[in-house]
Amino acid sequence: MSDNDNDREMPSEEEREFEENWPVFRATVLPGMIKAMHERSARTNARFAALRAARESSLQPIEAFDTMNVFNNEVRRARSATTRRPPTKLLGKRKSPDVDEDSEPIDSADNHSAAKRELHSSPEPIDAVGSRSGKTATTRHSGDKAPRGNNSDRHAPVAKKPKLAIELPPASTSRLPSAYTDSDTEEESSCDEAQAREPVPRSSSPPAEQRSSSPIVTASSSVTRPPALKKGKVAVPSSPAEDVSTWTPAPRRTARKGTDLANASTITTPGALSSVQRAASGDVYRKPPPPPLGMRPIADKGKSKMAPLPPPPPRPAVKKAETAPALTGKDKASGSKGVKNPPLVLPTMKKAASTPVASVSTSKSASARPTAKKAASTPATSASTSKPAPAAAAKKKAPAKKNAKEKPPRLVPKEYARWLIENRETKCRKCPEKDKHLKGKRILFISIDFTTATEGTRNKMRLLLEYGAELLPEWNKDYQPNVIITDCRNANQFVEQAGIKSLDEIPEELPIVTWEWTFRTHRPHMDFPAFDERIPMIPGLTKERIAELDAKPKKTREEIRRMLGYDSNSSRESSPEPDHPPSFQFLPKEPIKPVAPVAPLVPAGSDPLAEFYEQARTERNAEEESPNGEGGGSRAMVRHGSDGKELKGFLCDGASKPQENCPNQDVIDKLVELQGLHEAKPTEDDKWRAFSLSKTIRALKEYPTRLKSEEEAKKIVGVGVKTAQKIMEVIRTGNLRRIKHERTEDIVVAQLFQGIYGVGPAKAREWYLMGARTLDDLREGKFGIKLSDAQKIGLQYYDDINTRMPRKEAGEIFDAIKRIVWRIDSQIVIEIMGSYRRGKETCGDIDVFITRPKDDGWTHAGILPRVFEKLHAAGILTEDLSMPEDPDALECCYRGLCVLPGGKGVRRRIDILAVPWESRGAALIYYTGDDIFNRSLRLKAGKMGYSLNQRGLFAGVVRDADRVKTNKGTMIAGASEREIFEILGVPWQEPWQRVRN
DNA sequence: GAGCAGTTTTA
DNA sequence: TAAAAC
DNA sequence: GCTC
Ligand SMILES: O=c1ccn([C@H]2C[C@H](O)[C@@H](COP(=O)(O)OP(=O)(O)OP(=O)(O)O)O2)c(=O)[nH]1
Ligand SMILES: [Mg+2]
Repeated sequence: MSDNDNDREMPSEEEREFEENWPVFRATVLPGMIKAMHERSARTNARFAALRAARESSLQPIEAFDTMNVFNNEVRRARSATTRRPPTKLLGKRKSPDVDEDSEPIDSADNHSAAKRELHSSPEPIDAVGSRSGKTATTRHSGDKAPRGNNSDRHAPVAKKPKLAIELPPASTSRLPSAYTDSDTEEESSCDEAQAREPVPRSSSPPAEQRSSSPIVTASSSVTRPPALKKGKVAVPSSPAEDVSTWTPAPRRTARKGTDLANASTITTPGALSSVQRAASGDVYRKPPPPPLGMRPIADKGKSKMAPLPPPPPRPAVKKAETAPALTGKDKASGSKGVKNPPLVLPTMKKAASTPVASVSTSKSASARPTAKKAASTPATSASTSKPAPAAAAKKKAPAKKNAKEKPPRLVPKEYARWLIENRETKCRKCPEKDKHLKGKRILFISIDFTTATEGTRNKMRLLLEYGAELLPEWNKDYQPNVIITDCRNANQFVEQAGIKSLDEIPEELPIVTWEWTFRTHRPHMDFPAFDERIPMIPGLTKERIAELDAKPKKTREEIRRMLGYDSNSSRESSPEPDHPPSFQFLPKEPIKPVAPVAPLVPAGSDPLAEFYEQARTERNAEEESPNGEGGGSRAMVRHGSDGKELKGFLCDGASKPQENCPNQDVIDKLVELQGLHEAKPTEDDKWRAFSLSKTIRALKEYPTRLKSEEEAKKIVGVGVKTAQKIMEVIRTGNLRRIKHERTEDIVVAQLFQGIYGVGPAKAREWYLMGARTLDDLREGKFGIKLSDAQKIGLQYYDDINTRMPRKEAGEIFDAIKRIVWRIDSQIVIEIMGSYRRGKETCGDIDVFITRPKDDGWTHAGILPRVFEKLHAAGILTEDLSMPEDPDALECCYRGLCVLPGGKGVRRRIDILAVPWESRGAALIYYTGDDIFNRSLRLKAGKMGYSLNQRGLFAGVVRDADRVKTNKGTMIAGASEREIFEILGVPWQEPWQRVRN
């Protein structure tokens, strides 16, 4: 960090005004916050240890891909080329007309080719205005050179997902944050806002090892993408120097338009850029630089994309809102009222001030902000780091002079601190008592200065004193500091600068935060940890919670989670919080376990208890189970449809049970094969035939005995005459002639093409008719075939995308994401959903759910762009497939590819869904799935006269003849999963009991 | 013969 | 608006 | 392709 931070004026008018509104907060909450931080730190460390220990034990996924369909071979053959992944990945190329470059991946071994290809890519027009148009950038990881395997072992993605033979509840898999190990990843990327704001060198040089260790984190990646890119586009390398394989902090490659690119190249230096440079340059590209703060006050939610407003009480007028942002960061102050205290004006401040006069504007303030940021950061760069104080001072502009009337003595930081303390009467500006929000705090500031205290350091120390803190010159536990503020961004650097032997010398409960902390005490949920080793991991710590914690300091982390409404499973009675409806529950930290008998972890057919299970199942079927035929059952249920008819037998009505052996497995296999063929066909009719078959397949999986006749089969709900005949044909002959009839070349090819993300039956058919038969045909652009951006990526990572990942990996990637998100806002509620939440041992993708309680006056609106930026910078997100239409909206969804930090670089699909707090329950239901369960639930809701979607349960929805909504209806539930289940008369089911597929 | 879930993003 | 995806 |  550098001067920019410090360069801060005394509070502007707005700030003052704001501060006055919150005197209580300062006086009461801050202390609690510090205390809480202490506690959290301690707990966190313990937890890390536990996590590490637990890491080893993870279950091996037992997944049996069933039927190697006949197509697999063909498919495999056809796409053989695809598999190899270029050592360095380059992602899609953007709109480059020359489609051919795609071929690149083929030469797996050749890094250069990849690099070359990158060069080819042509720049794309950017749309300056909106982030909307941004293009996707891609990043690569330097690390993964190894061409991973080949397809041989993989399954053809043929029709959709390969099915598992067994879906079992996770045994003892534990999800742990693997990432903890290396600071690297986050180090680089995890900088929280502080860093974003101050592109200063986090360290003059990140420890070399860091780089090497985590390739993904490379600087290149961090710089690479402009924040608000749009999707699908691929990164475009700009110059040979960019060859990613070498770890150069690549010049930023962005998908951005030509102009940007041009700038980029000029700006960046091929060689090793200092982190400062990288950061700074990054800002250059930022079209609309992300707002300093991620959140927006609820009030503004609608329009002003501005920044955050101070919480609750005074509902600031629009205007105020704008100024607010400034508050958050130093920049703000400058922007709005830079003029204020001439005497204190710091250099940085100035710049900021100059910037956006516009800051005052309303809704558009967003734009202003970025500018401001940029201004601030850029300059900072120059002044920042190492330069000896004098030099720095010299550089400073006028303001500096002003302040530094007399040059401050050249002293090492701690000596300067002593000197400043002694001369505070003359060197420090008088600050109104009310502004001394650091009063009573003993603060130690550890700079990154190599020699004498730089101007930045001097200013920070001075400000600490001005704000009432008791400045401590050096580390000495006897001084009993309350908090340590540092510009260091990794433990090693900190240890060195603090003159200690190891971080262990600092009590775990003593917070080590960034400078940002100083001016953001009005945002209690922000922790501002300086580096990973001391990251508090407890989200949702609000003022109220802090108070509770103070009352009962001994709470364990788990207890706290529970209090916060994160309670794991069914037993969540403990959280009566109004905002946390009883049914609002998130994932258990521990792997989900099936209630009853744990599914056998042995391959189907070898379970010694199979008979027992079967018996049990049969009994259940007979006694308490209604024929879940989806509305057609005969059992008497209490629920009635909107028309008064009884409703029953919905698939969603009963909890699923662990899958066992099926007496009719051979039949199932054939029907599944036929289903896949129908799904690949383009007509609606085929779609519904497939749908119908899925019902039969599901029923057969549950059917306890070997079917003996068409009549018997027909008794199954969903099985009609035709299907019954098919069933018996398989049973009698072992074959299903219809399959051969359907399995024509066009369909097989369509299945192959549909394995490409973004390609469905229609597009596959279209391409087939155009003459394409193999993936290579598509790669080469034969027959004039054009792929969309997402399809290009889908084709490039064909195998990766069609391969399910181990549950453990999904958990690790998610943990890495979670940590980054919590740094942006620790109040964010983030969970991993989909098949992971249902306990599956393998996951087709990672489904991330994000929301945020608004009880503190803030929402998560606006943070997604920042989240994407950070995740890209961290090397986790690698390609974007589709971006939210309005990233600043409370509800939006993102789709892309990601990799496990430090992993092999295998691309994984990831979806991120953000929803408003009030919709969390409905969104949890939706995102937990499975899809069939959802459809069933929605079907039932519809039959009852309601409409269920990811936002809530609605009554009074009116649709016209074409089923188009005429009236939105009224939301009658949405915040609680349980409430929705209750209203629909569906017994509560844990995530793992919602498996219908 | 109508309905089979309901929605978002892309082109 | 249709296609694809969740 | 099945159900109402
Ligand atoms: O057509 C669909 C597809 C998905 N979903 C919901 C349920 C599903 O659980 C969730 C996530 O979708 P995804 O495609 O990721 O499915 P999954 O259940 O997570 O399985 P997988 O392991 O294949 O990702 O979205 C639906 O409601 N309808
Ligand atoms: Mg999923």
